[in-house]
Amino acid sequence: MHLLVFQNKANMKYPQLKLDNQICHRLYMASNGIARAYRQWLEELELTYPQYVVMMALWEKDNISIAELLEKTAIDGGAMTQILKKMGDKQLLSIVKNAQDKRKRVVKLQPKGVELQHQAALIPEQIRCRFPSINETEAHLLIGLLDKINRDISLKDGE
Amino acid sequence: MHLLVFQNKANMKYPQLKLDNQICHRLYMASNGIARAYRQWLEELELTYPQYVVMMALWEKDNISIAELLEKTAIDGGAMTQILKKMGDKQLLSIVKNAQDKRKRVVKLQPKGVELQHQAALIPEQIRCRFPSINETEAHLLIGLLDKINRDISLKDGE
DNA sequence: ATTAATTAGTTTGCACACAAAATAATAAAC
DNA sequence: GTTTATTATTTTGTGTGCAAACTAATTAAT
Repeated sequence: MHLLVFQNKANMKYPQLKLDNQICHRLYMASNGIARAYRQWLEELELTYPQYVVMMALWEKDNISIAELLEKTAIDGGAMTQILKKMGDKQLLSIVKNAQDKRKRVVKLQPKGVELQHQAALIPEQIRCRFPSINETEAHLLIGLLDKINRDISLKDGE
Repeated sequence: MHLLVFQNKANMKYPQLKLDNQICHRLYMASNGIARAYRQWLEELELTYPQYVVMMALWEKDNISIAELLEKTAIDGGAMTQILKKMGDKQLLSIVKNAQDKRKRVVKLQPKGVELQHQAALIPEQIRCRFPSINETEAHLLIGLLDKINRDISLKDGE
């Protein structure tokens, strides 16, 4: 009798539906949680997390088309339009029409956007120290696993 | 000269700002990507991913307070109110006032919600096979790392 | 060359995540 | 016992993710 109760708990009808067995739910919590951690630092720069991702992409490579920005950041196209508009309003960047192909628009950092990099450079270590349980080896391990996840998930869908 | 150009590329001004060095951006892509993968299966059940998480929590333990549901699912409180309202409208669950403490409300599965579990039970393996690159050992490894991340991130903030 | 198909980007409508403020009920302090 | 603080939940306003529909410009097909 006691055993049955025990078994029931560990061995529910559909163990694959237990929250404790879900990788996706863990990713969901981690993604939201880390974005929340960034928020306190990013609000000093008046950036949201996706806006910060756009800035990182541009600091790496300026003067790129919106399509290239979408690919590097994995931000939704519909959202990107509004994000770029807001960042343009803040003078962080400008959006220039391509003369050759008038469908294309090229995103260009403005001085304010370039300067912001110095402040932003202090953020990663602030975030890093929120993860005392993860050593460098584990961090690289995690990166490798997430790259596999992201490669797999972008097939079928994109290939 | 060539070496300098080379170095510049690998060794940019602030390497900590390179997208390729960001764990958070990988989590962001993975979380969005997997939720997108669930979507095609969940739309047959007329559930969104967060609603599915609520259902998993309730299938595991029914008749719990909203507070307990919030803790188990890590869904935002404000969003939960609307999510539960919609799921209540669909007859998946009902929200009952607690007579002892009128602030509390208890969530209770309805027959429709109980039955949905059979269909939902087929989803996890459909999702699992989207990740051929990840073997069982790696899946457990990933779970362990994400648990560390989630434990760390919920300190300072919650503790 | 005109039609048809494709590509680049925007718009729309819905669902969430979030912080902050509001509401209401209970518990604590005095 | 009334004020005060705390707890449980909801509401509000902004930003984003998403699918689908849309617009405009380019390219392909005939």
